[in-house]
Amino acid sequence: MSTEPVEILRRHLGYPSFRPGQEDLVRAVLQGRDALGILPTGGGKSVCYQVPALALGGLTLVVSPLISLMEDQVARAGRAGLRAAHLSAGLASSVKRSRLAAAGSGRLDMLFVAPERLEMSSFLAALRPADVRLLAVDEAHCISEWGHDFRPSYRKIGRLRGRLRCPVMALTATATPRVREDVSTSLGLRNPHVEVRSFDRPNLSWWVRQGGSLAERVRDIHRLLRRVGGTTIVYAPTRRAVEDVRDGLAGLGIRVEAYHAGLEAAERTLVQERFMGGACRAVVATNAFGMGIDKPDVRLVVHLQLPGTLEAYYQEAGRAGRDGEPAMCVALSGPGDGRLAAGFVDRAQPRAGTLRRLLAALRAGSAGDGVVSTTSTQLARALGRGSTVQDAAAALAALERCGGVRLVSGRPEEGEGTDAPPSGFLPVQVGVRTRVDLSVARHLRRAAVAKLRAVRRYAGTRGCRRRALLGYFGEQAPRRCDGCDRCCGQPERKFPTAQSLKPWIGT
DNA sequence: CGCCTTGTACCTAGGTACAAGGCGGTGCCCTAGT
Repeated sequence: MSTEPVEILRRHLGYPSFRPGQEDLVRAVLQGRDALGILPTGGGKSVCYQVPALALGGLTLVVSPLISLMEDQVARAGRAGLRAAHLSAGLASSVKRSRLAAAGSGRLDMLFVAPERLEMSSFLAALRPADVRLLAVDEAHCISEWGHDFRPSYRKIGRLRGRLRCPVMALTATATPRVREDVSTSLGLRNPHVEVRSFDRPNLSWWVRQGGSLAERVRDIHRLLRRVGGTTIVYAPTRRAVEDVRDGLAGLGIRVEAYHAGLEAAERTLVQERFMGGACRAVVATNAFGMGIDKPDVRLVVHLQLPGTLEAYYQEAGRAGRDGEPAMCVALSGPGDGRLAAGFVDRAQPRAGTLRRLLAALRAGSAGDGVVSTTSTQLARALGRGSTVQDAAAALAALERCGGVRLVSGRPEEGEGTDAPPSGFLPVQVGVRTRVDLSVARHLRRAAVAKLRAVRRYAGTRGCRRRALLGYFGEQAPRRCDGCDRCCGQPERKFPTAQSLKPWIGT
């Protein structure tokens, strides 16, 4: 078999040629180099590891954030003639065992796993006999976005480097220069080949409108839905807001589906299937309606308010117009922008003062060996008035990131959401260092606050919206475009009319 | 950060008024004992 990448691409994947950036990324890992690819939506990221998987032989290990994504990728790889499988918690243990055995004995070309699995010693042991020739990290922005708090396993993927001795390829669609740097450092990439393609989506038109009360915003959305045909996604910040908007639109005579992580799995699947199949006009959703939602003909994405980061906004709004046809992204803006995110920043990235208080309390309670036995309730009390066990757990995690403490046993409750309210009594044993450098925590907090400010800047910009967005991702753009409310000279309260929408919604 | 629920005080026995503080958004992981 020819190992010429383009031959593999044609013969196995059925594409006539590579898209921009793909071939250089593939060649880099074939030469044993690390690679970092920032390819826009629809830029064909899976090709970037499918071709090496075919060319390199052995096993390609792919880290993916969601089981649904793994399943999609396994199906795609299968169509390309690759022997691919995924491992996840829901599988029967016999299935897991046999897939691991297949991976270990060369009967599998690709194995998809969540980053959490890489921390399981049983998994690593089972993987030892495997001939891993490529480690691919899909949706690598998760390392920055989730790794610092929500899914810490993301920041431990880099540890696999030493064990595997194979090139690492990281891929994502959205990353600012800072996030690229963070991903690269966290994974321990060595002199990687970096491929950054343009972020611009010329077929998307960007609007920010001044939003009023919830009822007014629902009326605005209603108006937009009536003016713009095709499928719509409405993003709302909370589950409650999702249902309020759904009910509000129903009251105005438009039936739409609601989607958030508080719904039963079966319900979520149903809504997603109806959406994908074109059976519903619009879905109102939280950010749970996210990665893996890839419907080509979404014509409109509306935000009830701007989310906490422009990365999130660009990703969510970017689900419009994947078919390349004109589509609109409208954000209703106001004082509520990013408020939810601001609250989470305060908890997940505490102030240095808070961390010092916690550290002092831990030191006071520590025995000679520097180990403290405590509970999250006690820690919350030590943080002072108004602090919850969730705050305490988050602050402890932040200290852990600074290397100031080490969890010896137990893990404070982090609030499992609806089904299991935290008891706060789970005992934890914490090893406390004598000298602690809080600069990591300071840095993370500053970065998070800067992201919030960037959202406000975007909302208030007097210049071209497209330029502002692209600039945020480190890309130059002309001063003006033909596809945003600023460049079209639309006053803030005026909504896109049928006339102004014409070039964007076609006929 | 700020909404919304809960708790306490109030002056009169069930409303109102206000203060405190919990909570909000994403998903992996198969424990241990039914």
